[in-house]
Amino acid sequence: MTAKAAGKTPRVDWSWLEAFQSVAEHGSLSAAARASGLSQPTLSRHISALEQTLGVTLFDRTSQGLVLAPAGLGLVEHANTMLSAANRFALHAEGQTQAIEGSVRITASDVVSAYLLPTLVAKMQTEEPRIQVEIVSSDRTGNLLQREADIALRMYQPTQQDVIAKKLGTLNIGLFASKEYIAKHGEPDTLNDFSAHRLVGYDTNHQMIEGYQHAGIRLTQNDFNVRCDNQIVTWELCKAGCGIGVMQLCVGQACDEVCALLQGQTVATLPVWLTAHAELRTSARISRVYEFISEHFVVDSRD
Amino acid sequence: MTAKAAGKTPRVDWSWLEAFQSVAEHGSLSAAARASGLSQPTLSRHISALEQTLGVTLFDRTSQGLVLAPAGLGLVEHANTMLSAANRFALHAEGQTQAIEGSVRITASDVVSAYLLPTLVAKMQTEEPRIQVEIVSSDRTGNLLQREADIALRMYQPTQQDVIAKKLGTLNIGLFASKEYIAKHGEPDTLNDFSAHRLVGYDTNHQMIEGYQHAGIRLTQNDFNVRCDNQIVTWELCKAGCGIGVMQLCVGQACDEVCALLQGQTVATLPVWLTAHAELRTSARISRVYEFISEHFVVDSRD
DNA sequence: ATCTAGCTTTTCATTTTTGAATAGATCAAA
DNA sequence: TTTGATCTATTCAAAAATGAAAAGCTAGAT
Repeated sequence: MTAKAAGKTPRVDWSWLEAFQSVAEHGSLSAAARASGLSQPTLSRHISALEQTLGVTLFDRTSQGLVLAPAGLGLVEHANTMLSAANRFALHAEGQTQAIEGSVRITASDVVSAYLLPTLVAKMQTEEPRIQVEIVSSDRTGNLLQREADIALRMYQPTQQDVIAKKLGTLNIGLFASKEYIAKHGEPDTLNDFSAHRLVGYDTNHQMIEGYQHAGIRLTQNDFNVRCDNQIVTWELCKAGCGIGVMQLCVGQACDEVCALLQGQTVATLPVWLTAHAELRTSARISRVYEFISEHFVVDSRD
Repeated sequence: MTAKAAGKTPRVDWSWLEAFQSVAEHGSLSAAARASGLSQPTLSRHISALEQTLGVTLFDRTSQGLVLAPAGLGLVEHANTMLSAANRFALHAEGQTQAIEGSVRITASDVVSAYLLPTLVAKMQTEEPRIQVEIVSSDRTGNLLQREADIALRMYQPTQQDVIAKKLGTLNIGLFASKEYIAKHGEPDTLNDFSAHRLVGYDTNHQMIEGYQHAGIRLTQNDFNVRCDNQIVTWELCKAGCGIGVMQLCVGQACDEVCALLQGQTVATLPVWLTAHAELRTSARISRVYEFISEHFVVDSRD
């Protein structure tokens, strides 16, 4: 008894194609399951159903996942086309929402999320109590298209197409050390003095190193005594006296435990971009949040 | 309690989008249900789920169906893109099938299906017993893309893109009348004599009228005494002595009850095109059937 | 005014699908 | 070799989706 009996061609459920796309992209049933919110057995069955219906082996099963079989190779292109269209569908639909209530997701860097957004969100809550805000704190480049967030605050000019973007201004970066640290190690007077000091910085994010370089300070990963890929933890380390750290001036200057070095000189600037998907501009509540952030986000200089 | 609660955005199931596309295209749940093989309630719920998840009214419910609401209007484009991609997916997948067994659907006109294909199919069955053949007898332009058939025999050059096509030759059309009719009414000698005779022909298909005109016979719908939109019934009417009818010469001449008029003169020719979707050429069994028809289909002249 | 035809939605018993848990398999590292 | 991590496929009880039938609704015809 063969899988594909004679007679009517069974229906191909689009859910199966969704499963195919996801598994093809993530490389395993488990990974796809984690990403899609379905369970691994479910995806397994969807793939099986698709294979049986089409009478083709789509994936080769290995012990570390499912890899596309020759027959499936040419199909991924069409599945991706479907995914893209589905994304556009969802975006366009979201844009149609006229309800002012509901939640809006904002993504921003850890520091912005922790030190700049809270007061802004609090202010917004009083003006727009029906809008719920969800902050996706992440330094990685969240893909707006994949709807990780509705609105993104970025420290660089967005390259993605289909997004609208607006430069809110720039944030000035300064150097800080805790009072305790300065009392013990003294304060560097010029940029060249830094090599004798302890630095606290990032593990992974190279942007900051480039920032230092731009300010005339040549550094490598090794010049950082304590490294951590979480910017907030880094800042707390700095406050605790572990060394010299970088921070947005407006944040650092509001902090009692630390002093700005070099007389609060700006050693680097970061542009601040507000971005959202173009389709979303017609959504009442997202548009409202967009405008609100645009007006109330505090930057060192608007331009 | 609003439908869309705060927190996580619920997943949009691609099945819902499939339902959306189908309902948007067919104009009602019932029609979409008939077309898709699902039931009305199921589609109704899919649409509802989609609307609830998106928080948008996609359709306005009327007593004669669902019409796209303003918010849904812009979405149909993306849904259609998905459908198109899904169709391509299925076609490409079908092309990957290397199994020689399975069924192949051939669509052709009523006459070709009834009088020309049977012997051909019988011959093919002896050579390829594992291939099951399904004949979709229909005069309307079956859309290959929608998989009404895998292979189509057409009486005109196909315009659809993405199909491969091959002209098999031409079929000559002649005029026939039953012996009984001729005994009673005599046989017309020239083309101009026809106005005094009874004609049997189509109700809807204007192609035939144009065919007559091309042969120098000017006719209108009213010149046909007996009309029927089924070509086979028309031919049976002709054989029963109701009047003069048209038929492929090779078919009419094999028929004892009738005589060819005008000494078997060809009054029109029809091209015969064999077509299939390009993706399907790589499917072993469809390719086999394609070649078989190409070699064995009997036409009056190959060119 | 009533009736009919066609549509959607609701109800409810049934079937199907789902996911947690489990078993089995493979690879990498200790 | 053994252990541990990571994968897929299977099992089975629970949850969800499904379709037949019924109810409700509207437009158009009688």
